[in-house]
Amino acid sequence: MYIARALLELRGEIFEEEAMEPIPVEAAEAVQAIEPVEPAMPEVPIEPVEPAVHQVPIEAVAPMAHVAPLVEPVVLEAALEPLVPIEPEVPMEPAAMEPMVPIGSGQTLVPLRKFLRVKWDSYTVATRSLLRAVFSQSVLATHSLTGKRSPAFLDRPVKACLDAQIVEDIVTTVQTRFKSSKLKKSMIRKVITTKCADECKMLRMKENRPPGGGSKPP
Amino acid sequence: MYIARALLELRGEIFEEEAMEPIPVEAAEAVQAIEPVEPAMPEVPIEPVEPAVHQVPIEAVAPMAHVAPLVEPVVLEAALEPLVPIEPEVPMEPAAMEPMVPIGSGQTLVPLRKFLRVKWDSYTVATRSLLRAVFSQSVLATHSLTGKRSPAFLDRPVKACLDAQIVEDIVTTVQTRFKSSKLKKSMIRKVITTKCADECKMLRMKENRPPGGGSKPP
DNA sequence: GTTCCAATTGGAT
DNA sequence: GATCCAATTGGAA
Repeated sequence: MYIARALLELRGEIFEEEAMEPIPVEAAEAVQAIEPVEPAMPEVPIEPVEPAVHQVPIEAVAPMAHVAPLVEPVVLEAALEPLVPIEPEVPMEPAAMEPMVPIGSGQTLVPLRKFLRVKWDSYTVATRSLLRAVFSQSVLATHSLTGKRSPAFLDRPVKACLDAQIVEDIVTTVQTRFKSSKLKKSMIRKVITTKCADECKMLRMKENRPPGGGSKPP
Repeated sequence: MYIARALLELRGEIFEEEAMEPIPVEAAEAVQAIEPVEPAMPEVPIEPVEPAVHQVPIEAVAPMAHVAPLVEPVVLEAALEPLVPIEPEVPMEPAAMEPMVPIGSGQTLVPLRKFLRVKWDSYTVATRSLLRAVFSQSVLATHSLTGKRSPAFLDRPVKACLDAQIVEDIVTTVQTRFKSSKLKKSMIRKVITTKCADECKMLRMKENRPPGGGSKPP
C-alpha cells in the first residue's frame, strides 16, 4: 500500500538509491486539488514560543476526497501562516482530518497528499520539492535560510529566516533518503538558499507583471 | 621513497587512506562515522585504453631530471604563467630539470615538489591545494573560473578566466582521488570559484596594507 | 517554468 | 591566515 510504504520510507526502513522508485503519483492525483491562490500579503514572521509540533498547513481540501470540499476561511487563513504551529486555542476542524506525515525529528508534519507529490529524483529536486510541500511560495519568497543580511548587499532589507526546526527536519529527511551519497548538510542548505532566491525572483516578476502588462503581438 | 610513492599515488595505485572528507561537521550533528573509503583495490583505469592524449605514461616522467616531457606542455607556456619556476632567482635551466608530474589529461604538468605538498585531506582542501600548486597567487587573485562577469555586480570589471584545460585537469584529478564520494564536477568548480575570490580578497588586503600600516603596541 | 551556475561580498569559523 | 558560509544577482541550461 502506498501510504504504508511512504511511511516506511519516511522512517528510512526502505532503501533509497539515486533513482528512487517511481513516486506513487496516482494516490496523490486521486485527491489532487487546485493550488490555492497565493495572497501576496507579506505576513509578519511570528516566532513561535515553544512549539511542540510544526504543522504544515493543508490545502483546502476534504480529507480523502470522499466528502465535498468544504472550504472554510479558517483553513485559508491558516495557510497564510505556515511557520506558525497550530495554536492550541484554535481547534482545526477540517485540518484534523488531513492525514499528516512526520519528517525528520517528527516535530514537522507534512500533509500526506503533499508528501506524496515530492519528487525524489535527486537531492536537489527532492529538497526543493519538499520545501514546496512544507512552505508556501510566498513564505519561500520572503524568507531566507538564516535570516542574515547579504554580505554583498548590506543595504538590502533583511529577510526573516525559515523556521529552523522545519529546515533541519527537511535536511535530515533528504540526508536519510540519499544517505548512500553521503550528502553534507551544507549541500542541502545551499539548495534551500537557492530555492528561496528563485522564489523571490519569481514573486518579483509576478508583482511587476500583474495582468495586462504583457505585450500582445497581433 | 617519497617520489616513488607520489608517482604511485598519481596512478591511483595508492588510495586515499585517511584522506576523505572528515565529515560534515555541522553544528551539533556529530556522530557520523568516518567510513573508510572502500577496501584498497586498484581500480583506477589509467591503463592506455586509448592512444589519445589522455594519460601521459608515467614512464615518460619517471626517468626525468634530464629529459624534457614527451608531450609538449603547451598549456603551461600559455602566457598566464600558471607554473612559475620554483626559484625566481635561478635561471630557467633548472626549471627544465624540475621533475614534472602530469595530472588529469596529462596536458597539465605540476612540479613534483609542489605536487608532494598537496593536501588530500578533503576534496575542498585538495582542490585549493592543487590550485596553489598549479597557479600563482596573483593569477588566482586576478582570474575567475569562467571569466564571466558577476551577475550581481554588472559594473565590476571582468576577470580573465583560468586556463580551462588546467581547470579541467584539476577537477578530474580531484574527482579521481575522491571518486568514492561521487563528487560532481560542479562541487569542485565551486571550490575553485571560492578560492579565486578568497585570493582576490587577500591580495586586496595586502595592497591596502603594504608595510607600516600595522599598529605596534609598546 | 524551474533549476542551475558562478561572481561578489563580509563575517563566521 | 585560510577556509567556509550564504545572500543576491542575471543569464544559461
